[in-house]
Amino acid sequence: MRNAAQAMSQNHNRTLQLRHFLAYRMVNLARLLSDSLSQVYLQKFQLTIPEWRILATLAEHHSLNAKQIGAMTFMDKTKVSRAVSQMSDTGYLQKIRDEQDQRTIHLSLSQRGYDLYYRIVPHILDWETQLLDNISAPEYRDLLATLDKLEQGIKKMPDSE
Amino acid sequence: MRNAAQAMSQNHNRTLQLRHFLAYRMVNLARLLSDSLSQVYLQKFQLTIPEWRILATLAEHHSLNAKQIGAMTFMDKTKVSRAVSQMSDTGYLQKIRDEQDQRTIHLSLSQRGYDLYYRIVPHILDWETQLLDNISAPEYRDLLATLDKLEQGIKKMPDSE
DNA sequence: AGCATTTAGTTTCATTTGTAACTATATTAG
DNA sequence: CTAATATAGTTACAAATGAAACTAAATGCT
Repeated sequence: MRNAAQAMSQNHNRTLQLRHFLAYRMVNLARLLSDSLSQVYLQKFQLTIPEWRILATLAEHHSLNAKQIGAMTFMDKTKVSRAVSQMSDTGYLQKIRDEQDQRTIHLSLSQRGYDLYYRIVPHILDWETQLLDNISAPEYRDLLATLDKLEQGIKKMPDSE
Repeated sequence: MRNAAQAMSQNHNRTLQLRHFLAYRMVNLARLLSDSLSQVYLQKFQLTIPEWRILATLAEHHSLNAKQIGAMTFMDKTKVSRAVSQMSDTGYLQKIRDEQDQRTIHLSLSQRGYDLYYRIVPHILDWETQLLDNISAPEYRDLLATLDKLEQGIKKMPDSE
């Protein structure tokens, strides 16, 4: 038995059981995580999930344009555009047009944006602490490693057949 | 170092790094999985994701009402209602009103529904085989176990503070 | 029995989302 | 140099979604 795929086809004998189907499990869990996190902490800061993603991404990378943010956060460019526009109105970020290329706009957090970020982060970390309390340190390490492999793998899969 | 949470707070020293943040990673990966699976196989069978979930759930459980399906698939009752209605129109399922309780409707797949299901399943399993080819059998086993623990854990977390 | 409450499921309405069209700027090829 | 093409970002439109109101049936309470 070489890999998980072979284990699967033996175990399941080519039948599908939804509750053991990895994609189904991951999607459901991701939804629970996302809902829990956003409902508990983000709602009270009046931030949507796309806005939070942009806030956190800009806090880590200082300055990015909309396209880069989209690529890093797996968000559609219209979603990024709308969230950026909202955050600009609220004063959480600044736009600076590139001198060389007038099409691109460099985005960075304002002081107000950084302040918000640093107010939210402790709540996020507390939430994660609670979550990770359910698994051991090696389990956590292995989990991230496995997620990495799956992410690499899926990106290599054909889009159609 | 007792658990993953303690490991985390040591490693990260109370700063957040999105690319090592579990919820973020899970949500992104789940999206990749969901998109890949639905784009590759479900689109060609003219099924939406909610419809596929209902199809698979009914195939496994024979007969359920809308509320049960919603609970099992983590879908909103309006989403279930609309997908069921669509599938009924397309002839993939039958509705039988309960004799004792006229409010509830027992849903089950028609022959056409089962036929569709059994045509789709091999594609889904092939897709999963490809995916799982990236990890070993023990890795797969551990992953499912860890997902279980996280799922149990998140359900015990407070909704607000 | 009769009225209030709960429950299964549907529909309405407002919000979110993605696709496609669009604007404006930059690059490439002839 | 100019015309065609590509790219960053926005906007318009249509589809998907969820919250809340609603319908109809069942249950609980007095």
